[in-house]
Amino acid sequence: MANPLDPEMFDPICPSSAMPIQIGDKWTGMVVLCLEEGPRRFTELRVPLGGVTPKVLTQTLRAMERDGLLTRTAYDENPPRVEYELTELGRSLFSLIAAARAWSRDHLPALLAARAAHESAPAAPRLLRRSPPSGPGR
Amino acid sequence: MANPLDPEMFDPICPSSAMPIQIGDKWTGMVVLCLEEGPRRFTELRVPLGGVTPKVLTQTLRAMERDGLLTRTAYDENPPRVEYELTELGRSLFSLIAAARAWSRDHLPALLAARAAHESAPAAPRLLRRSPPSGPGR
DNA sequence: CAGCATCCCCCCCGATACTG
DNA sequence: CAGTATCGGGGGGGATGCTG
Repeated sequence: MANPLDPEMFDPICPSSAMPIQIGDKWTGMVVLCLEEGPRRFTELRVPLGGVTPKVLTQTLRAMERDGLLTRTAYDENPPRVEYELTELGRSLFSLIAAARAWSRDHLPALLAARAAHESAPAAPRLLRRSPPSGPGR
Repeated sequence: MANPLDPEMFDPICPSSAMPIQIGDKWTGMVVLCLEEGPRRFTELRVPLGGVTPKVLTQTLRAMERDGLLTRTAYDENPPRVEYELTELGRSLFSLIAAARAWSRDHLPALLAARAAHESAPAAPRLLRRSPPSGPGR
Protein backbone atom coordinates (compact mmCIF):
# COMPACT_ATOMS: atom_id res chain seq x y z
CA MET A 1 0.00 0.00 0.00
CA ALA A 2 2.78 2.39 0.94
CA ASN A 3 5.64 0.66 -0.82
CA PRO A 4 7.97 3.17 -2.46
CA LEU A 5 7.44 3.53 -6.19
CA ASP A 6 10.00 1.89 -8.43
CA PRO A 7 12.03 4.69 -10.01
CA GLU A 8 12.27 2.59 -13.15
CA MET A 9 8.68 1.46 -13.36
CA PHE A 10 8.50 3.27 -16.70
CA ASP A 11 11.19 2.32 -19.18
CA PRO A 12 12.52 5.53 -20.73
CA ILE A 13 13.60 3.49 -23.75
CA CYS A 14 10.08 2.22 -24.30
CA PRO A 15 8.80 3.90 -27.43
CA SER A 16 5.56 4.91 -25.78
CA SER A 17 5.44 7.85 -28.15
CA ALA A 18 4.93 5.33 -30.94
CA MET A 19 1.92 3.85 -29.21
CA PRO A 20 -1.24 4.64 -31.12
CA ILE A 21 -3.13 4.83 -27.83
CA GLN A 22 -2.96 7.54 -25.25
CA ILE A 23 -4.76 7.87 -21.94
CA GLY A 24 -5.47 11.54 -21.36
CA ASP A 25 -2.42 13.73 -21.64
CA LYS A 26 1.17 12.62 -21.78
CA TRP A 27 1.51 11.70 -18.10
CA THR A 28 -2.08 10.83 -17.17
CA GLY A 29 -1.84 7.10 -17.70
CA MET A 30 1.39 6.84 -15.76
CA VAL A 31 -0.06 8.83 -12.87
CA VAL A 32 -2.95 6.41 -12.70
CA LEU A 33 -0.54 3.50 -12.48
CA CYS A 34 1.50 5.27 -9.82
CA LEU A 35 -1.62 5.63 -7.69
CA GLU A 36 -2.70 2.04 -8.10
CA GLU A 37 -1.60 0.96 -4.63
CA GLY A 38 -2.97 3.93 -2.77
CA PRO A 39 -2.49 7.65 -2.18
CA ARG A 40 0.85 9.24 -3.04
CA ARG A 41 2.51 12.56 -2.40
CA PHE A 42 3.56 15.05 -5.04
CA THR A 43 7.30 14.43 -4.82
CA GLU A 44 6.70 10.70 -4.59
CA LEU A 45 5.03 10.82 -7.99
CA ARG A 46 7.93 12.66 -9.54
CA VAL A 47 10.31 9.76 -8.93
CA PRO A 48 9.05 7.23 -11.47
CA LEU A 49 7.99 10.01 -13.84
CA GLY A 50 11.58 10.86 -14.57
CA GLY A 51 12.01 14.27 -15.98
CA VAL A 52 8.53 15.62 -15.50
CA THR A 53 8.72 19.18 -14.29
CA PRO A 54 6.61 20.31 -11.32
CA LYS A 55 4.65 22.67 -13.51
CA VAL A 56 3.59 19.95 -15.92
CA LEU A 57 2.85 17.46 -13.16
CA THR A 58 0.69 20.06 -11.44
CA GLN A 59 -1.17 20.72 -14.67
CA THR A 60 -1.76 17.01 -15.13
CA LEU A 61 -2.96 16.49 -11.56
CA ARG A 62 -5.24 19.55 -11.65
CA ALA A 63 -6.85 18.38 -14.87
CA MET A 64 -7.36 14.92 -13.43
CA GLU A 65 -8.86 16.39 -10.28
CA ARG A 66 -11.17 18.56 -12.36
CA ASP A 67 -12.32 15.50 -14.30
CA GLY A 68 -12.98 13.56 -11.12
CA LEU A 69 -10.21 11.02 -11.71
CA LEU A 70 -8.45 11.71 -8.43
CA THR A 71 -8.77 13.71 -5.23
CA ARG A 72 -6.27 16.15 -3.83
CA THR A 73 -5.90 16.42 -0.08
CA ALA A 74 -3.66 19.08 1.44
CA TYR A 75 -2.78 18.75 5.10
CA ASP A 76 -2.00 21.93 6.95
CA GLU A 77 1.35 20.81 8.27
CA ASN A 78 4.88 22.04 8.16
CA PRO A 79 6.46 20.96 5.91
CA PRO A 80 3.37 20.79 3.71
CA ARG A 81 1.97 17.43 2.72
CA VAL A 82 -0.39 16.80 -0.16
CA GLU A 83 -1.77 13.47 -1.18
CA TYR A 84 -3.37 12.37 -4.41
CA GLU A 85 -5.68 9.42 -4.53
CA LEU A 86 -7.66 7.82 -7.34
CA THR A 87 -11.43 8.03 -7.29
CA GLU A 88 -13.65 5.20 -8.41
CA LEU A 89 -13.78 6.92 -11.78
CA GLY A 90 -10.01 7.05 -11.93
CA ARG A 91 -9.76 3.37 -11.06
CA SER A 92 -12.17 2.61 -13.89
CA LEU A 93 -9.32 3.48 -16.26
CA PHE A 94 -7.37 0.39 -15.21
CA SER A 95 -9.23 -1.89 -17.59
CA LEU A 96 -8.56 0.52 -20.43
CA ILE A 97 -4.87 0.76 -19.61
CA ALA A 98 -4.70 -3.00 -19.43
CA ALA A 99 -6.27 -3.23 -22.88
CA ALA A 100 -3.78 -0.73 -24.25
CA ARG A 101 -0.89 -2.64 -22.72
CA ALA A 102 -2.15 -5.90 -24.12
CA TRP A 103 -2.38 -4.37 -27.57
CA SER A 104 1.13 -3.00 -27.31
CA ARG A 105 2.52 -6.31 -26.17
CA ASP A 106 0.85 -8.10 -29.07
CA HIS A 107 1.16 -5.58 -31.89
CA LEU A 108 3.57 -2.76 -31.15
CA PRO A 109 6.57 -4.72 -32.49
CA ALA A 110 4.80 -5.09 -35.83
CA LEU A 111 4.08 -1.37 -35.91
CA LEU A 112 7.69 -0.50 -35.16
CA ALA A 113 8.88 -2.98 -37.78
CA ALA A 114 6.60 -1.41 -40.38
CA ARG A 115 7.88 2.01 -39.44
CA ALA A 116 11.51 0.95 -39.69
CA ALA A 117 10.87 -0.70 -43.05
CA HIS A 118 9.40 2.51 -44.42
CA GLU A 119 12.37 4.53 -43.29
CA SER A 120 14.88 2.26 -44.96
CA ALA A 121 12.89 1.86 -48.18
CA PRO A 122 10.76 4.92 -48.84
CA ALA A 123 11.13 4.17 -52.54
CA ALA A 124 8.25 1.75 -52.44
CA PRO A 125 6.03 1.82 -55.52
CA ARG A 126 3.24 4.32 -55.01
CA LEU A 127 1.53 3.59 -58.30
CA LEU A 128 -0.29 0.48 -59.37
CA ARG A 129 -1.75 0.12 -62.84
CA ARG A 130 -4.87 -1.99 -62.87
CA SER A 131 -6.92 -0.40 -65.63
CA PRO A 132 -4.41 0.94 -68.14
CA PRO A 133 -5.49 4.18 -69.79
CA SER A 134 -6.93 3.77 -73.28
CA GLY A 135 -3.88 5.23 -74.92
CA PRO A 136 -0.62 5.26 -72.97
CA GLY A 137 1.71 8.01 -74.09
CA ARG A 138 4.40 6.85 -76.51
CA MET B 1 -19.07 -3.82 -48.20
CA ALA B 2 -19.40 -0.80 -50.45
CA ASN B 3 -22.24 0.95 -48.68
CA PRO B 4 -21.76 4.69 -48.64
CA LEU B 5 -20.48 6.07 -45.38
CA ASP B 6 -22.99 7.83 -43.17
CA PRO B 7 -22.10 11.53 -43.26
CA GLU B 8 -23.19 11.75 -39.63
CA MET B 9 -21.51 8.65 -38.33
CA PHE B 10 -19.51 10.90 -36.03
CA ASP B 11 -21.56 13.22 -33.87
CA PRO B 12 -19.95 16.66 -33.97
CA ILE B 13 -21.58 17.42 -30.62
CA CYS B 14 -19.99 14.40 -29.01
CA PRO B 15 -17.35 15.70 -26.63
CA SER B 16 -14.75 13.33 -27.94
CA SER B 17 -12.16 15.90 -26.99
CA ALA B 18 -13.08 15.20 -23.39
CA MET B 19 -12.38 11.53 -23.78
CA PRO B 20 -9.31 10.51 -21.83
CA ILE B 21 -8.43 8.03 -24.53
CA GLN B 22 -7.10 8.73 -27.97
CA ILE B 23 -6.21 6.35 -30.76
CA GLY B 24 -3.27 7.76 -32.66
CA ASP B 25 -3.77 11.31 -33.84
CA LYS B 26 -7.00 13.22 -33.92
CA TRP B 27 -8.51 11.45 -36.92
CA THR B 28 -6.84 8.04 -36.73
CA GLY B 29 -9.54 6.25 -34.79
CA MET B 30 -12.28 7.60 -37.03
CA VAL B 31 -10.39 6.56 -40.15
CA VAL B 32 -10.15 3.04 -38.78
CA LEU B 33 -13.91 2.95 -38.26
CA CYS B 34 -14.53 4.34 -41.74
CA LEU B 35 -12.51 1.48 -43.20
CA GLU B 36 -14.24 -1.20 -41.17
CA GLU B 37 -16.38 -2.46 -44.05
CA GLY B 38 -13.67 -2.46 -46.68
CA PRO B 39 -11.48 -0.20 -48.81
CA ARG B 40 -12.48 3.43 -49.27
CA ARG B 41 -11.38 6.27 -51.52
CA PHE B 42 -9.87 9.54 -50.36
CA THR B 43 -12.90 11.70 -51.00
CA GLU B 44 -15.16 9.03 -49.58
CA LEU B 45 -13.32 9.31 -46.28
CA ARG B 46 -13.73 13.05 -46.17
CA VAL B 47 -17.53 12.81 -45.98
CA PRO B 48 -17.99 11.48 -42.45
CA LEU B 49 -14.89 13.31 -41.25
CA GLY B 50 -16.62 16.63 -41.63
CA GLY B 51 -14.26 19.49 -41.88
CA VAL B 52 -11.01 17.63 -42.18
CA THR B 53 -8.81 19.34 -44.73
CA PRO B 54 -7.11 17.30 -47.45
CA LYS B 55 -3.71 18.17 -46.06
CA VAL B 56 -4.48 16.82 -42.61
CA LEU B 57 -6.22 13.74 -43.94
CA THR B 58 -3.21 13.03 -46.14
CA GLN B 59 -0.89 13.41 -43.17
CA THR B 60 -3.03 11.03 -41.14
CA LEU B 61 -3.21 8.43 -43.90
CA ARG B 62 0.51 8.63 -44.65
CA ALA B 63 1.36 8.14 -40.99
CA MET B 64 -0.98 5.18 -40.76
CA GLU B 65 0.52 3.69 -43.91
CA ARG B 66 4.01 4.18 -42.49
CA ASP B 67 2.97 2.36 -39.31
CA GLY B 68 1.49 -0.52 -41.25
CA LEU B 69 -2.10 0.20 -40.19
CA LEU B 70 -3.39 0.50 -43.74
CA THR B 71 -2.34 0.13 -47.35
CA ARG B 72 -2.58 2.72 -50.08
CA THR B 73 -3.32 1.58 -53.63
CA ALA B 74 -3.24 4.08 -56.47
CA TYR B 75 -4.74 3.02 -59.79
CA ASP B 76 -3.37 4.65 -62.90
CA GLU B 77 -6.68 5.81 -64.22
CA ASN B 78 -8.23 9.05 -65.28
CA PRO B 79 -9.67 10.46 -63.13
CA PRO B 80 -7.28 9.12 -60.52
CA ARG B 81 -8.47 6.57 -58.00
CA VAL B 82 -6.79 5.73 -54.73
CA GLU B 83 -8.03 3.25 -52.20
CA TYR B 84 -7.14 2.82 -48.56
CA GLU B 85 -7.62 -0.48 -46.81
CA LEU B 86 -6.90 -1.65 -43.29
CA THR B 87 -4.18 -4.20 -42.72
CA GLU B 88 -4.45 -6.96 -40.17
CA LEU B 89 -2.55 -4.68 -37.82
CA GLY B 90 -5.01 -1.89 -38.42
CA ARG B 91 -7.93 -4.19 -37.77
CA SER B 92 -6.32 -5.20 -34.49
CA LEU B 93 -7.25 -1.74 -33.23
CA PHE B 94 -10.95 -2.59 -33.30
CA SER B 95 -10.89 -4.27 -29.91
CA LEU B 96 -9.14 -1.26 -28.43
CA ILE B 97 -11.63 1.15 -29.93
CA ALA B 98 -14.45 -1.00 -28.62
CA ALA B 99 -12.92 -0.86 -25.14
CA ALA B 100 -12.62 2.91 -25.36
CA ARG B 101 -16.22 3.22 -26.48
CA ALA B 102 -17.42 0.98 -23.68
CA TRP B 103 -15.54 3.09 -21.16
CA SER B 104 -17.02 6.26 -22.57
CA ARG B 105 -20.51 4.86 -22.50
CA ASP B 106 -20.11 3.81 -18.87
CA HIS B 107 -18.02 6.62 -17.42
CA LEU B 108 -17.82 9.67 -19.65
CA PRO B 109 -21.02 11.18 -18.21
CA ALA B 110 -19.47 11.06 -14.74
CA LEU B 111 -16.33 12.75 -16.03
CA LEU B 112 -18.31 15.50 -17.71
CA ALA B 113 -20.40 15.97 -14.58
CA ALA B 114 -17.27 16.32 -12.45
CA ARG B 115 -15.88 18.82 -14.92
CA ALA B 116 -19.07 20.88 -14.92
CA ALA B 117 -19.19 20.83 -11.12
CA HIS B 118 -15.66 22.19 -10.93
CA GLU B 119 -16.46 25.01 -13.28
CA SER B 120 -19.49 26.15 -11.30
CA ALA B 121 -17.80 25.79 -7.92
CA PRO B 122 -14.06 26.33 -8.20
CA ALA B 123 -14.18 27.67 -4.62
CA ALA B 124 -13.90 24.18 -3.18
CA PRO B 125 -11.74 23.94 -0.09
CA ARG B 126 -8.18 23.21 -1.06
CA LEU B 127 -6.90 22.91 2.48
CA LEU B 128 -7.63 20.26 5.05
CA ARG B 129 -6.23 20.45 8.53
CA ARG B 130 -5.54 17.06 10.01
CA SER B 131 -2.53 17.73 12.23
CA PRO B 132 -2.98 21.25 13.59
CA PRO B 133 0.27 23.15 14.03
CA SER B 134 1.53 23.33 17.61
CA GLY B 135 0.59 26.97 17.98
CA PRO B 136 -2.06 28.45 15.68
CA GLY B 137 -1.64 32.19 15.20
CA ARG B 138 -3.91 34.32 17.36
C1' DC C 1 7.62 20.15 0.32
C1' DA C 2 4.65 21.59 -3.11
C1' DG C 3 3.96 24.43 -5.80
C1' DC C 4 3.66 29.22 -8.99
C1' DA C 5 5.61 32.55 -12.67
C1' DT C 6 7.77 33.24 -16.84
C1' DC C 7 9.69 32.31 -21.14
C1' DC C 8 9.94 29.62 -25.09
C1' DC C 9 9.67 25.90 -28.64
C1' DC C 10 7.71 22.60 -31.31
C1' DC C 11 4.15 20.39 -33.57
C1' DC C 12 -0.64 19.39 -34.45
C1' DC C 13 -4.16 21.17 -36.76
C1' DG C 14 -6.80 24.30 -39.79
C1' DA C 15 -7.61 27.83 -43.75
C1' DT C 16 -6.59 29.01 -48.29
C1' DA C 17 -4.96 28.46 -52.85
C1' DC C 18 -3.16 25.76 -56.56
C1' DT C 19 -2.02 21.29 -59.61
C1' DG C 20 -1.33 16.60 -62.38
C1' DC D 1 -10.11 13.07 -58.00
C1' DA D 2 -6.42 13.24 -55.05
C1' DG D 3 -3.66 15.48 -53.58
C1' DT D 4 0.59 19.58 -52.76
C1' DA D 5 2.23 24.31 -51.15
C1' DT D 6 2.18 27.92 -47.96
C1' DC D 7 0.81 30.47 -44.02
C1' DG D 8 -0.52 30.84 -39.41
C1' DG D 9 -2.65 29.99 -34.60
C1' DG D 10 -2.92 27.49 -30.32
C1' DG D 11 -1.53 24.69 -26.77
C1' DG D 12 0.94 20.95 -24.69
C1' DG D 13 5.16 20.42 -22.84
C1' DG D 14 9.90 21.62 -21.09
C1' DA D 15 13.67 24.83 -18.79
C1' DT D 16 14.59 27.99 -15.32
C1' DG D 17 13.92 30.62 -11.19
C1' DC D 18 11.35 31.93 -7.05
C1' DT D 19 8.00 31.30 -2.84
C1' DG D 20 4.71 30.11 1.37
